[in-house]
Amino acid sequence: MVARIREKHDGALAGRMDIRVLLRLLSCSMTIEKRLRRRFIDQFDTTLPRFDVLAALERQPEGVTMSDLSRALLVSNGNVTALVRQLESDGYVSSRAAPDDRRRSIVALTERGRDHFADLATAHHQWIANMFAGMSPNDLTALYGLLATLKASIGAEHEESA
Amino acid sequence: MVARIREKHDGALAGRMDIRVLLRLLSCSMTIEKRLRRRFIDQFDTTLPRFDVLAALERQPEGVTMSDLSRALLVSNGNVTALVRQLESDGYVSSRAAPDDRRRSIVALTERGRDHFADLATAHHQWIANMFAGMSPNDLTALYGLLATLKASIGAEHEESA
DNA sequence: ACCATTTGCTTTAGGCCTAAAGCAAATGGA
DNA sequence: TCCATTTGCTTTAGGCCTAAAGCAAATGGT
Repeated sequence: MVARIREKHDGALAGRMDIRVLLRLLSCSMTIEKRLRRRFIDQFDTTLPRFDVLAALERQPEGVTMSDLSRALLVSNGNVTALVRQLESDGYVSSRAAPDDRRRSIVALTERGRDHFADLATAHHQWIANMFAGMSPNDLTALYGLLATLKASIGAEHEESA
Repeated sequence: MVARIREKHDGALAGRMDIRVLLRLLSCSMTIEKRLRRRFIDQFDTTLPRFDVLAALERQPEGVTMSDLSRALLVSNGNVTALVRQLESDGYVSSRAAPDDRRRSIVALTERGRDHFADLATAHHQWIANMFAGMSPNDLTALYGLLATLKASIGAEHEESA
């Protein structure tokens, strides 16, 4: 009913453009994430969050603290604890107390973890490449730029509420 | 190490563009979702998934089946059961057996549910508008189009694996 | 009419996630 | 030195989500 009235007013642009963009954005993210999640389980018996932890560690061969990890992954501190424990018991990750501050844990990939991650990353890269195969380099660059604009816009909204 | 080598090869385009776009896409989605989630809890003591159910029902005044809902929301069937039960016990949603097929539940908003949703939707619209305030109409249109391209690309990848 | 199959939903086990409370180590002012 | 505060991490309670098993109603071939 409401939708029908709106159509008469804005024609093809029925519905608010910002919400339409948001719904499409979330739909793309969800679909990609679900697909990656399923393939990680089916083909490697692991999960996307575990992969994310390994990927974050691979970028920091020196090791990082739990807090660093939770900031990098945008997940809560308690959550990181559980993920690292799992990876540790699988032998993919090592965890030692920082020499200067015994509260801090320095987490790093083990040799075995690096090998494991290399396998996962190869498949992951291939899956992404396939999912983005329909986008030209120009499309990718343009999308990258617009997402930067959006990210800035979102950030600005956060600031102004202070 | 690997990253440093790659930089020498592709310069500013270091790293694969598809992955960079993906990371930025996921980052935007995550940030928006987290913020909406938090505001729904803080200001209305409800959750984003519950809002999503109400929104889906609002679009179908005649009511829909559980399976319709789970398809529309891209979540599993069992999950919808729990969400609808909650909303039902809050009096926002009614559920009756379909006259022609007693397995099927027809779920619809109650009067109270419509009122409640109207409040939520007003706030939701405002939040979205603020988060997208930094994007021009041209930006929105361009982003909308590129996301359509991406969605199609993702869909095509799914087909070819058959 | 019978019954195997399919379809719609619910239940269960288990993983991810958060907020908030709790614990231990570090810090810094009195 | 003492101790209140801060900081880093873990634990707990609880919500979302899925896959898979289970149950009941509908369907269709015989």
